[in-house]
Amino acid sequence: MPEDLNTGLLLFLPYRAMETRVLEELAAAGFDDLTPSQARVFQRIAPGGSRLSDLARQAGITKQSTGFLVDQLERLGYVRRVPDPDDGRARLVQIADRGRRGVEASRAVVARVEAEWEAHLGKRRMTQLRDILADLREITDPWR
Amino acid sequence: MPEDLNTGLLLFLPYRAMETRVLEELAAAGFDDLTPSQARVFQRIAPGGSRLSDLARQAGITKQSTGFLVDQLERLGYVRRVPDPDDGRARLVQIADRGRRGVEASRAVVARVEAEWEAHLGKRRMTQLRDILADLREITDPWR
DNA sequence: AGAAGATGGTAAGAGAATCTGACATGTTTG
DNA sequence: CAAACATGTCAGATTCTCTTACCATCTTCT
Repeated sequence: MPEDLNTGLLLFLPYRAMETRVLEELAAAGFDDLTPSQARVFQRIAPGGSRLSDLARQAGITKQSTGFLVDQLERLGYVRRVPDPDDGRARLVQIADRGRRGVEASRAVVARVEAEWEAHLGKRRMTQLRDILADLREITDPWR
Repeated sequence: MPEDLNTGLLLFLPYRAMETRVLEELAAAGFDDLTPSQARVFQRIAPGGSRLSDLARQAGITKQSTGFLVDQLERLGYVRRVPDPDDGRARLVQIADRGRRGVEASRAVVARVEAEWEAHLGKRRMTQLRDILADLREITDPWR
């Protein structure tokens, strides 16, 4: 079949492959209580912690849904909430101990998958891919 | 912030942007009864029709979930089900009239968004992006 | 041909994820 | 200060997805 897939779908396939691999290998490493939705929120927490609204915007879901998922992550020990020193209304969602270990484990999986992709594409094209995507981000990331 | 996003997230951002744009502009054009989940299944129907199981595999969800969404698409007039002449067990999900018009409308939106991307990236890098993604598909598409 | 297994699809019920609307509280701005 | 805005929560409904179980048909093997 002559390939004429739209670029959106073409982007989706490797994205989904990466997500699946990370979740699978994380589960095998003992982090088997994470759901895809929880992970999608979790992965966006900034080093010093993030506000709920920011996480919601980045994940593209409502604050309510985000709160629902953060509650679960908190109960599972992946994150904690602390008051935001700069804003009395806000709280910061920070990565807790179990979360920290999860981040390390997932970083390893991501590196492995990226290495596989690079082995298939070649170093040069893998770099091109990342460059182009980073550039595209400027007009497709509603967040930053 | 130094940009070190993992490639999965970098892929996700433009994918999501494309999906959002298509759904928004489709809604504005009168196709306001489509949900994202329905659209994700619908967009994978092959020209001559597809089997439910194939759609399920491609979308990465169960046959039951797919059936649930196809039921809705059928009720909304986007698809119809006909017996598969080659297999008495199977039925083909085919695009119906309203679906056909939706396909045309969405094709136009996709073309517009791709043009915007190309204007930002330049023709050369847009082509490179598509080439690389098509290549990456060989090891990340569980379907074909 | 007949049995065993694989494949296509549906049914029922439960759980997860998401949304809308309303609200309390704190912050920023005119 | 008052008005507008932002942060987060609560309550309730809806949508989406999964698991388990099942039936019908097709394919393969003996």
